[in-house]
Amino acid sequence: MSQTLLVIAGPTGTGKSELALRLAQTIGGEVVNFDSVQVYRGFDIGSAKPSLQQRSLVPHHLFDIVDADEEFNAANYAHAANAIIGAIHARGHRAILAGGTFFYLRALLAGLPEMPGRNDEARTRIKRIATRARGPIWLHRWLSKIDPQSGRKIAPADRQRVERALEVWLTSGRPISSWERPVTDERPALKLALTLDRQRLGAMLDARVDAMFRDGLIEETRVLLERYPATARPFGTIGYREAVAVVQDAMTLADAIAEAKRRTRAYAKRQLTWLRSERNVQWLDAADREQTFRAALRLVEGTN
RNA sequence: GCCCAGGUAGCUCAGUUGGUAGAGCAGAGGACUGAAAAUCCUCGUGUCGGCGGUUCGAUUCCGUCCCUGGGCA
Repeated sequence: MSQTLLVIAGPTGTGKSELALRLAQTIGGEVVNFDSVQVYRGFDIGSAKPSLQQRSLVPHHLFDIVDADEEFNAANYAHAANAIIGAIHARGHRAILAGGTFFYLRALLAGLPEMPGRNDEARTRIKRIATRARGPIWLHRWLSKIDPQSGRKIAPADRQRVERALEVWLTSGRPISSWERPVTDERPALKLALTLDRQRLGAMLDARVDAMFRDGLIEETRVLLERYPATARPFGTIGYREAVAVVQDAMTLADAIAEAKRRTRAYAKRQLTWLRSERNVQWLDAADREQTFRAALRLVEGTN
């Protein structure tokens, strides 16, 4: 049985979930999600999560595995995904990874360095400084001093990376740049990337955002806000951030839709940038679902 | 018809006490070491509404015309 992972990638809205499902049905596979929002319970409409009905057709994994107020990150993802993939292979099935969070994919395929993980104590300490007037600049100077290489590489305004680098320093006493990526090669995978020309992609994404609001994104968000604090991470993602603003009366519906469209387009662009630098990617045009499926199937059968 | 306020980058606007102009957004490219749908980096010549006038020099001052809002008739 083939242990080569099958990866369905591509920018948002190109039909990854659907293709993964069809492939799984025809080759006896199981779908494994690598989308950072679809892992959250209840965040369905705004994350374009496959429906329960679709997920009942073939085993789907790593959907609905965390609550909005729980901590979950790339390392957690990689651990969970490795376990699931092991089980799928043990069953003699093919694992089909589908999603758009390429950082999670990388954590899974190439692994993360063995450095310390998240540390709330260090974060609180750093945050306290960050909120001061010249705090962020001060933090970047600090980083440059203890780790010149990272100081050069990380922009002062990139607070998330500056703070994480300092967190690693505080908890390990070693600069983050001294932790090297595992030298082991990336896990073998057949990576298929769906793509559309920009014009079509843009139009598709706009239509999809309209549909999400039409299908009840605001209502879904209102219910979720009764259960989780508005500061919970997934409320900051595309669509949900805008829906929260509408629920809180801080934004009009029309502005929210326009903003969600804007951020969706920017997101798709970032995904394409990431994919271009990814190794061994087979690009497939996603304009015609039937043709895309057949082309994908041919490639998949070629690797068995 | 009269009175105001405007007409500057694809969009929203800032600005030049007269020396041909700059932000945000959009768009393009890029980064990505436990927040990643996040966070961040790079890229800005456009008859400064038209035509005249004053001036060494006008997008900036003056005149006039056109257009868009709002008000009065």
